[in-house]
Amino acid sequence: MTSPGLASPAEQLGRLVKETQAVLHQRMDEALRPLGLSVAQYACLQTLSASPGATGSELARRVFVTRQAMNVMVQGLERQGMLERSDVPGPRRERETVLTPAGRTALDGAGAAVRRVVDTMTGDLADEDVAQLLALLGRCRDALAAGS
Amino acid sequence: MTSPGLASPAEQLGRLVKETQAVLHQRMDEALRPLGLSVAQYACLQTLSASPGATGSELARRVFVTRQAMNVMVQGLERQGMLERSDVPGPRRERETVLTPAGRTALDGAGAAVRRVVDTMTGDLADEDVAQLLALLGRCRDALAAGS
DNA sequence: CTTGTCATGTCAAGAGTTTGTCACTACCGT
DNA sequence: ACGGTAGTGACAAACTCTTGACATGACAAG
Repeated sequence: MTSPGLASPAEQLGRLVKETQAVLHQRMDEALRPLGLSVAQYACLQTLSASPGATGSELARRVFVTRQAMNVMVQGLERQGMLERSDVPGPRRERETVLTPAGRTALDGAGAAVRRVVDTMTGDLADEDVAQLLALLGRCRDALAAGS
Repeated sequence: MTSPGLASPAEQLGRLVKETQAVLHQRMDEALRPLGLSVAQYACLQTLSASPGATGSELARRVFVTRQAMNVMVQGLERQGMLERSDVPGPRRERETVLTPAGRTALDGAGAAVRRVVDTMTGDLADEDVAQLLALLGRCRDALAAGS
């Protein structure tokens, strides 16, 4: 330790990112559980809505889980009628996945619940503050992701 | 969906927080794995360094895991000689936990590796930008945590 | 004193995820 | 053409964490 008694701003930021994500995940879980959805399932449906026809591996990358975990999650959502996978695999053995109307309905309801959570998160901030927060944190994420 | 075609800034921020934390966790894991430490173990040692004598439940709350999970983690770190727990429980059956010199050494090495990661995260930002990011994100965390 | 509540530590069972592996198919360089 | 590489889906085993439950001891209210 160079021990300035306190951690460096960068270290504080690392811890703060983790804390914020943890509390956000917890609040989202509380909001989504009554709807019968886990946070991971919501992330899957949300990503699928933004990128219709995505493959399982593509979904896995965007949700930050392994493709194996995404596979079982997709199977579960398929059993619940939330999404459908093309029965005939594509060129690379991939199966295009799309939301069903039921999945769209569930996502809409979940999206409203999630919006209430993220709005409380940014409730104390002005619009310009949120914009700057997005810009700054985005640069941090990009800097970390740049190191391949 | 009110469907502006794009998600609201608050929703973008939620996703960005998750993405940043995920990439940061991944980079920290890559940096810590060669040292024989997991990210959770590092967080445990780091928290214990900041709060010597903390109990298992207290550590669990700060690291955002259940006290059961923290218990097995502490047992593992105790087996590795990283920390010690008072043999005689306190008033509420709690066992005070402290770092051993070996744990302090391991934490110092891990801290250096983590510092390299968080420095790349904030590398593109000016000091004042980091300070503002800390302030804004801190307000978001507090707003979420306020809802008990 | 007794009762209820709370907090801690621990054990057991369950769910979810990762790691490791295999099979299949397209792409690319030789 | 051919063999290597890479990407995808799927399966099994191992690991980690959570959920649930129990016993212990302290504290406040009755």
